[in-house]
Amino acid sequence: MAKVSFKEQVLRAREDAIVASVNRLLAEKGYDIMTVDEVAADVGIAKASLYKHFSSKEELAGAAMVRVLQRAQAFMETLPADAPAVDQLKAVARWTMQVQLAGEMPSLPAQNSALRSSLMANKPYLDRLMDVSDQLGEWIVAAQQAGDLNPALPSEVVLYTLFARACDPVLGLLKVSGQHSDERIIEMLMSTCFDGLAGRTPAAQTSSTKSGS
Amino acid sequence: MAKVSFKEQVLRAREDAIVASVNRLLAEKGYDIMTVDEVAADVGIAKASLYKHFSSKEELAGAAMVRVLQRAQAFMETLPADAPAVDQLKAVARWTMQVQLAGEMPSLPAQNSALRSSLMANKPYLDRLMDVSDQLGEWIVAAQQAGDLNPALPSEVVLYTLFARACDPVLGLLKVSGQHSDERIIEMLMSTCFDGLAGRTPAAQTSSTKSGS
DNA sequence: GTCTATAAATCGATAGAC
DNA sequence: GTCTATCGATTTATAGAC
Repeated sequence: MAKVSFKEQVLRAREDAIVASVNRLLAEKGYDIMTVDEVAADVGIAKASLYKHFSSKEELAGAAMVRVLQRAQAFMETLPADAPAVDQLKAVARWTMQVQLAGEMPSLPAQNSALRSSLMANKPYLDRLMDVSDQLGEWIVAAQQAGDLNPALPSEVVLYTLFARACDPVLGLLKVSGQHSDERIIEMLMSTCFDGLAGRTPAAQTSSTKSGS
Repeated sequence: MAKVSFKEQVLRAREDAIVASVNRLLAEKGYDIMTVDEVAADVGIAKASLYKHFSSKEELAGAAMVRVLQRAQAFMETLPADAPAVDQLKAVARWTMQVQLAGEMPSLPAQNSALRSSLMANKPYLDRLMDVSDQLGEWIVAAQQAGDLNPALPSEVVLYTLFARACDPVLGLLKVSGQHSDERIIEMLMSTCFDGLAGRTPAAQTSSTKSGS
């Protein structure tokens, strides 16, 4: 059994607080606008102290991404293993939208090459990304074989689309418009995601059940 | 009749060149990473000269957005006025994806508040955005009445979704993967956009028609 | 209007005392 | 490990000569 000293627990807790702040600021402002001074002020420590825990701004972003992937993994483990694959995918999609509406989905720019290469060298991040992608990939293939997802789409395309919906700007636009409840926003975007703008539900089979919530 | 001096024509041409450069750099790197020095170097003039034409970086971005909205308007005017509304919408969606794959779709961060307030004070931009939105809005309502778009979706939701697909990161991800031609990428994303990941085409169940095409 | 040169401000990262 | 203070680099924007 690993012994964990009290000091180490405190250190852990502080780093958790740092990563939680980074996560929130990334969701609120995005990577390029977020400053390290801001993070330090939000946590309530000096910037130099921050750099004792994380050696660069890019590492802070990586830690926040690892955190959200961990949360996704934890959520996926709560799903009943015997449910139809398409329901697992819908549950994950709904969860990512809830996280985003709660202001807790960190968003990184798609084009910052320095940040991207840093992430591509971040093994904890890559490992978890692979795990999540593999699990989703299995569900995608199974759902296609069951006829619940369009089998003409490469699974890669479905995977990328689900990731993209996790940070879809439409969510934020609809939220600030203030005309719909969070629940309605999510149901509408679930509809456009799985049934498209044309929106014919394949009425015969899954008239889709809302699967609780 | 407005007289246009030769000097004015040259000035116009230079400003066009500037905005074209900004447009390309915004598509390639995004607003935050793009620097004014880069723009000046790309155009081939000194930075101070650039500021004689546009008084800030934000104005440069606004001019690029006006340019792409003008291109969209020009494209929409080439569409046959008597075609079904859903076909007009699909044509516009396909066009935006082509522009993005060509590396000519400027992308602004969704969260840079300084930039956003600058755009909200940019009348030429707002005017053109309204014009494009109004035309799309008409088509959306018509397509919903014709039963070609899900009438349960507020037209606002459809409009936002179409705008979001114009800068969907999935396009770029699939392009760099290099596994599909540009045409196939666009057809797949058109499918996920209008028919969803489930992908049942409406043809089977509605008694009607596909309305030509 | 175009240039060179520089001001003014911001931000990531570090030094060094405690 | 935490702090204050500061460096060094980058970037937006402008001065002033031509």
